[in-house]
Amino acid sequence: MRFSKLFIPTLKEIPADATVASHVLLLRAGFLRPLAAGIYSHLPLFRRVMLKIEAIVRAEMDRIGAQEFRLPALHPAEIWKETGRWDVMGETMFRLTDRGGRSMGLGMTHEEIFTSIARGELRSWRQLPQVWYQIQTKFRDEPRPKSGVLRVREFTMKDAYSFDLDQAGLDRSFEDQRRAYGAIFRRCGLSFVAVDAHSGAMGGSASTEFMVRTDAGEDDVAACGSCGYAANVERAESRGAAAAAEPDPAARVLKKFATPGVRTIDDLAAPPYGQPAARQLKTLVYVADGQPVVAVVRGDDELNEAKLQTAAGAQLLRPARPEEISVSLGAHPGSLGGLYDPRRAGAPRLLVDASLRGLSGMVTGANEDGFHYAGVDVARELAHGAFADLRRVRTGERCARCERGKLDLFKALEIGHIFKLGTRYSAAMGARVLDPEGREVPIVMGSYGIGVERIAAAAVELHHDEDGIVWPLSIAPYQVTVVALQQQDPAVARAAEQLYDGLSAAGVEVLLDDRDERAGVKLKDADLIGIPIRIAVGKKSLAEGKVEYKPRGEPAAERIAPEEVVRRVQRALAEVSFVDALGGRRE
RNA sequence: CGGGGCGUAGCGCAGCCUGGUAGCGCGCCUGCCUUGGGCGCAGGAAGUCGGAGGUUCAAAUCCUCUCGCCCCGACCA
Repeated sequence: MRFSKLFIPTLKEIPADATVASHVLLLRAGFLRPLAAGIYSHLPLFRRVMLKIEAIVRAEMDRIGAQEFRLPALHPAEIWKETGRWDVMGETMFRLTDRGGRSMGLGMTHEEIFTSIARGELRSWRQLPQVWYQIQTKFRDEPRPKSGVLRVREFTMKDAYSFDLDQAGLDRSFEDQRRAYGAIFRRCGLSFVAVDAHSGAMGGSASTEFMVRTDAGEDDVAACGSCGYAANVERAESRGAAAAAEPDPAARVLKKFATPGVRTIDDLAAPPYGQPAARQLKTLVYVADGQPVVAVVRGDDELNEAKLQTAAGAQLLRPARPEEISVSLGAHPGSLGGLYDPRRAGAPRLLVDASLRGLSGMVTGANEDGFHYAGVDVARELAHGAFADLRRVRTGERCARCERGKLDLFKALEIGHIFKLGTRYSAAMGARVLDPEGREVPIVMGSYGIGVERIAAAAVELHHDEDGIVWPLSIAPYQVTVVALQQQDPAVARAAEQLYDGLSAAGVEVLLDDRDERAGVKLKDADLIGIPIRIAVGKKSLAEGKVEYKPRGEPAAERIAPEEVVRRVQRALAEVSFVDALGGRRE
């Protein structure tokens, strides 16, 4: 294609409200334009990148026998009510009403829709397994769209669903997807980590997230440098910090004391109280599926809400409102504690962080405003509670899975997530088949998602420099750009045209910069847009019968004969095809 | 949802505090010049100052409301 005829609106200045690299560069280089908060138009260059990524996704899905569908984005409320997710999804789901007054929602994922097809058509174990997928626009009314294309309200997702007769079949389907995901991300030029993840509102048992390490990400990952254990901090486990030293026996005597005005852990740690945070019990009240739950962690630990949700077995979890806290515990935040009579009508369930097991001499609120207890023995006073892992791990803590490893925490961007759903959706929606013994059993399902725009954005986050984007060859909008440095010079223009024709004839995706612009402008744009291979044609090198070959990421150009260009380019492309054929592995 | 910031020409910004003819840079158009890293010179087009209401002789500027965008937070009791 000729640059002079394309719509590539590059920006010299940095857009004011872009903060992360991928956002800045995709706007500046003419790939994206915003329409509203978290809603972007894909310009021609971005469209090409998206199609490249989708092609890789399709190839790898097809390779494991998955079949492509195209399902509606507009869903009747009824089908979401069948699984209860019409309510669970809350405000995150875009909702509307049709002219007949029927409630509808815009699809944020497609478990219900695929399951409805499965229940209508799948009857026998002989039809299983089935693996179905689509690449569709998803809508999510995020509370806070941000970071350009990283967290948006309308985006493209590859979502796949597996339907198996039993758990063993699901295990195989899950493994197929795990391998396919690795191949997809490697082929897209992304280094990633697969981590244990929290299943959240999707439900189900095992789940693995595919994460790209970048500060632009919104998740925190804990990884062990020794054994390879990696988990989203939402569910990462550690051996924790060492338990606080055993206090003297006198401190085991329960004693109530006045703490007027004390509101926080810090207040109590400061004079005149001087109770170190590590000796305090932090008490938090939540509402889990409508029921109050009290969670207790050590004063210097943070509660991990995802872990609490899991421990409480809740679909929906939120912090309790102030008035709910007063009703549950009889006091206001600042004086809350786990010491209450569990037999009292309406007494909330108590969950205690497992790291507190056996500790005594602790300090906690007395559930009476302005009073705390000292000398709290967890085994004695919190006996009515259940222990569970509730605390957020911290960097440097010992790995829970191996002997000498330490956990490293870092920011990461989620680009894919695979779940073992089990029978949650099939049971709720009546998707059953007859097994070989003639019994009717619910289909065992898995669900597997990839964020397509996020792959593109992650590639930019990982591969850019101060001049612009450095696209991986596999997903670049064009593979090669031929830049005519002096378009007015007939010899230069002719040489550039010949290279363009030669490369095009060889099947290379090439962008010819034939604009009547100064060399500086063209070279700046070429760097900004990030085409992997640049062939510069100019008077100087042409005088020696040469043109300049320069991979985008390399510092220097190489002068080669024009006749060499096609061969050089093909050699670079062949390397990528070779790697692609191996599922992204360089072997 | 809580907090903060910002809406002035296509883009980036100044002007607002202290009311009085709407400005700068980039981009765009024309001409000359230049031609290997976002040239130079000259001329030009382009803005209901996000919207509504109010105060005032007079509002981009002050007041009220509203819409939009960005950032931080949304366990830390």
